Amino acid sequence: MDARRKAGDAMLAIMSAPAVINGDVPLSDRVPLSPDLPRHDVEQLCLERGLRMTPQRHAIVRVLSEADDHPSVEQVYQRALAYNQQICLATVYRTIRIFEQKGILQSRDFGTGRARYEPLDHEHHHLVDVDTGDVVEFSIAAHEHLLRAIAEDLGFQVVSLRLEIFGKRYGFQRNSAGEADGL
Amino acid sequence: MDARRKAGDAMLAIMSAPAVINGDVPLSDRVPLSPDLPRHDVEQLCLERGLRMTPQRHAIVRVLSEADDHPSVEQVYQRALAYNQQICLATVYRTIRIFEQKGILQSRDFGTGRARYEPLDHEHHHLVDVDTGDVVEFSIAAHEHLLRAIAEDLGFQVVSLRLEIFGKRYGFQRNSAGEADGL
DNA sequence: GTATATGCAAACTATTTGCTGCCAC
DNA sequence: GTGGCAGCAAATAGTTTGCATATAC
Repeated sequence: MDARRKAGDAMLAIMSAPAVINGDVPLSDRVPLSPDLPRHDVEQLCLERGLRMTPQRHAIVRVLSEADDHPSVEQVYQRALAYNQQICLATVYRTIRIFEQKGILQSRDFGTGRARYEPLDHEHHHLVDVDTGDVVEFSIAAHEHLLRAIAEDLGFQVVSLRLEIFGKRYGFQRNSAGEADGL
Repeated sequence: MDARRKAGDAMLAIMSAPAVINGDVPLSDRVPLSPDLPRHDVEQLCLERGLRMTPQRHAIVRVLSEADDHPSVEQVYQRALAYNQQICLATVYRTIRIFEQKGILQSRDFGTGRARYEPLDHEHHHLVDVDTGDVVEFSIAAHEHLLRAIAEDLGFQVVSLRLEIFGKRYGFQRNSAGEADGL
């Protein structure tokens, strides 16, 4: 999640493969996002926000901490099962919803119909390859300041940002079997 | 949809109330978005893209053209009924999906669990009030050039952009009945 | 001890699909 | 004429909820 490199002159930081941002939580339950949110790990955040750490939540937190993709609820469930058999899908849904409300997680919709999640411990955006579904994370510091300024102008305090670019790789084509063929 | 004004020094153009962007279409079916997309009206776009103009589609197109909010599928259906009783929800779903694939519409997820739609005839972004669900449209020309440059750097042609700011109005509070109280 | 969490199964909501007949081009 | 489009109803996918029990603090 943290392998960065420069690309072009846009202060661009590439971060990881496939990602999600703030989703379908009752909007006003969301916790405002501090521009300088400290980098607690997920479990510590849970404790700070008064959540009970059950074995199920340990498993879910571990899955989320270890994930460098952006798992769907179903994927979180499947992975959590490896750490704890005593867990059911409803619990994963409930837990994830609570995590979102507490500002621990963000959900994202990448156009697949399924919500996907990632820890809310750093702010970044997504470039989605429309042909393969691959997601590249990036961040642009200057850009975020601009957006905060815009919100301020309009009388709003920023709670969260969501920026996605959907694009086609130059030179991409599908082969006869419909599989992705890079250039 | 076109009442613009300046706000601050951010080259900001405020456009309308409540809005959605590119949604759950099989990603690779989306048509690349030209930076200089001409302002055809929706029906003309349909014809250009080889779609048959049935009475049902006339009704749907009319609803979409007239809407200055960002209706859900259900809302499009209800409004279209006023123009044509011979229409069913499945048709609205099918039509909207085709419109998305043809690059005529974009879908947006504002965190309510329901997709919402708007014509894709101008590019703009959304500031969502997390307390009330209100949506303000805005656009930032400089910003879009920046994002296109980023995508180019990474070897991608931009198909569509999605930018949402979720924010809280300064001074907003709920009254005892849970209704919104402006400052 | 008690408020919170959990499992299970049923309920819900939004969306998609199979099929048969129709109509825009 | 014919391929795309429509209606209808049934199916599906993802997510939520009621309720009785268990457990973290």
